[in-house]
Amino acid sequence: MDPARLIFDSSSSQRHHGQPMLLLGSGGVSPVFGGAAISALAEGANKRRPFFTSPDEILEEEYYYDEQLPEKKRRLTTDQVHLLERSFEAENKLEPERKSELARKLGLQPRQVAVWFQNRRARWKTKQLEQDFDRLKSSYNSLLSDHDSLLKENDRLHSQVISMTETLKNKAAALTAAAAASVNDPASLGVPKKAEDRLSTGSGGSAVVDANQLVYSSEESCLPEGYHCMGPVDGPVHSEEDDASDEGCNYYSDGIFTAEHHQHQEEEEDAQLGWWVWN
DNA sequence: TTGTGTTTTATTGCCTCC
DNA sequence: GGAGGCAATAAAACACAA
Repeated sequence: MDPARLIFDSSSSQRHHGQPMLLLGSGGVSPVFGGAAISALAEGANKRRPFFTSPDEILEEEYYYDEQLPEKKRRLTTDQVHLLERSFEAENKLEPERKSELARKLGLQPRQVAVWFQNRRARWKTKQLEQDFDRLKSSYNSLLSDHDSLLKENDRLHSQVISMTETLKNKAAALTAAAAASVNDPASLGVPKKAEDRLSTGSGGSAVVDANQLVYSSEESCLPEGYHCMGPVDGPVHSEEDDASDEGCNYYSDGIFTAEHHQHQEEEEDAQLGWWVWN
């Protein structure tokens, strides 16, 4: 700011309250004050002379503007700020009556009170925004953490499904191989003839399988701990006419299962993925 | 003491409302 | 059109490390 514009610029200061605006040069002390002003500035903040010295004086504009030209921009005293803060807490908007009353009590220009409230509202708004930001950030971080946990859990379960599916495939293949061997040499397996009715190779033909080999105890189960095979609990519903595949298998509720062809794709998927129930 | 960052006081321009 | 609010900004006052 040009120091030459020091003191008043009455042409541009009528906007809000119809009073002249202070225009002071940057740096230095207003020349309208001498050593007294400098010594006043040297005092502590609480000891500083307030902008206006008494309520009566501020109401006498002639006195104030003509005889007690203010110093440079000054901070309000702690008492003034305290009263303004209390007033702001009660109501952050300033009606004209309250503005005048506060100005009178504080020994300030009503315009200064209005400006203080305006700046105080701006600070309050900034603080609110910061708090809102912190809340949103915290919420976001929490959601992000939950999301990460769910992703990890999803990956873990997916790996488990793949592993179990692979195990099932291997066991089904072993069963198929065993069944095929029994076709070639039934006597070697010592399988009772009646077992033919219960077991099927899934290869499209009649097969005799050693039932003892097909009995799985719960400890030997290919299923993960806590899972049980579920299936047609009423017993095997398969026949020699079944068009068995290597991957299909069916499970008995008594722990016996046989290779079996699944005629429908949905059933195959069930056997691979969905036939588990958690205990 | 000085440089620098922050806070406070104040102004300006624009907008809305009555 | 005047009054008042707000955002942006200037500038003084202040805090503090080096």
